[in-house]
Amino acid sequence: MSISDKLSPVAMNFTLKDHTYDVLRKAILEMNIYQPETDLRLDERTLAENLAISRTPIREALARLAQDGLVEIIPRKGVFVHRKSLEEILEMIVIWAALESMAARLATEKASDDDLRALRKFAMKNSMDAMSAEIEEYSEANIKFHQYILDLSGCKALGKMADGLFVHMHAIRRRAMGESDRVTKSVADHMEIIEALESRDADLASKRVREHTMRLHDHIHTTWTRLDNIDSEKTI
Amino acid sequence: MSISDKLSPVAMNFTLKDHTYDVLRKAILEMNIYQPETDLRLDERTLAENLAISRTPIREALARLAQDGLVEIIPRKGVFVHRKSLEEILEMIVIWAALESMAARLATEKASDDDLRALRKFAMKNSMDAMSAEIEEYSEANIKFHQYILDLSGCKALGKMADGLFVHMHAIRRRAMGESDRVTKSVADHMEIIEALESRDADLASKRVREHTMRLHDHIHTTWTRLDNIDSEKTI
DNA sequence: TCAATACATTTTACAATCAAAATCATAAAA
DNA sequence: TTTTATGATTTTGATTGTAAAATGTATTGA
Repeated sequence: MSISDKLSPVAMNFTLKDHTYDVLRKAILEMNIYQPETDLRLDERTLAENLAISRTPIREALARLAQDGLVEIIPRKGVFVHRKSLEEILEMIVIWAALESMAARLATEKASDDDLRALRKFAMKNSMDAMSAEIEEYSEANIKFHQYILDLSGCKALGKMADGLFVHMHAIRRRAMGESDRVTKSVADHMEIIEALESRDADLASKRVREHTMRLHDHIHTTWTRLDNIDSEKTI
Repeated sequence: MSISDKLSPVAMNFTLKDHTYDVLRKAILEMNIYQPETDLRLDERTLAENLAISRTPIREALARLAQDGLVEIIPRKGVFVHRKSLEEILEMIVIWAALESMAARLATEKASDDDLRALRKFAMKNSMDAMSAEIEEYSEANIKFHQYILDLSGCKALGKMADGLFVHMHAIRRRAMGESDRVTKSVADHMEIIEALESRDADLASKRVREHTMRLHDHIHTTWTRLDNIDSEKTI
């Protein structure tokens, strides 16, 4: 046992570019985008000063963020965090429904009995929490449940792609939630989904998952258009 | 009618960054990635010389390409075009199936009768071509058909996400195709899909689309594992 | 007082340079 | 002859600087 064994492989895959990407990504998700008075502007020079690095790695990180739709970079104007329109949000939920519906279908084949038992246990625990805890907490657990199903599909890309969607959901949560009746309904839905998975009924499982998520879609659609304090016409 | 009407808004949204992104993207898609002796290395200095620009816009373009999985950039090693493993390809097709299946479902509601008539006309024309033309040509038309359905869903994000997948399909086509019996079967499938759409049967349409695409999935799965001249174990 | 033009400031897009790390080759020692 | 170590070369990562474009301001003229 020489000293070299103690020395970790030294994470030299670290780059400022990747680091700033993670930092900015997290920062954007944490800020409340939909508050009207929030400053959407990202000044690369200010960021460079705050992170105490040069502007180049920041530019590369911003390019990546723009690629997955978190920020919008307008040539010779600057980069702004992209405030999603209602239409975009609804479309994302549709895609989410499509992906998870397929995941549920696959899960009826791929998931072991133990997996499903673990899922049920997980859902039970969270449903208990949901009754007492606040909405915010519930929503977090809700996402976890769906990610669980995605994992059970055995299709890693499916989960990865859904994660890219869930990232955007984080900011939306703050606006979407507020009705407590949806919590209990959601818990019931989850149980029905689990039952369908356990009975290995691919069509039923995929149907229930799809309809569950599409209910969220319709809920947001009606709620937000009713309150319509959102700028849907903010396109270019 | 003054002269200012003649003057176009002057496309000053042009940036070297975006341009090189398009150029590199196209170049990668055109090269035959899966030929073993092809050079996967992208030297940013060489690229800078060839395009007669500096390295900075190239680096930003490469960062974007890495983000949508076309290239892989290894810190302090360089950037390489990403040769997809069989597993990754199969998973992409699963996602494709999920997305288009949902699109078909939505299309049964959103698409007008005229839309469906146009789709049928489009498919008929292409099926005729497919009989005589070579496989490559058919495959192009095949993708078009599927994109048509995605469009009919009215969900733009659905189409956009599928496009991101189809990009990867381009390179795969060269390997996947070769059996002419799949062409005729595919044409029959398309007709059945159109019939389901025309009868406004959401469940049936989505089912037929899903099964059609998953047949491609299974086909590639069996064919490629049989020939297994692919490095599935190429995961770090 | 209002409008238009010229000027100044700010900020992005790009380039050129510097520094560090990895690979390759050569030479020396066992 | 083989293996190891040291140096040279190559290539990426990051900093800094420069130029162009857009925005804001002020001044001048009607």
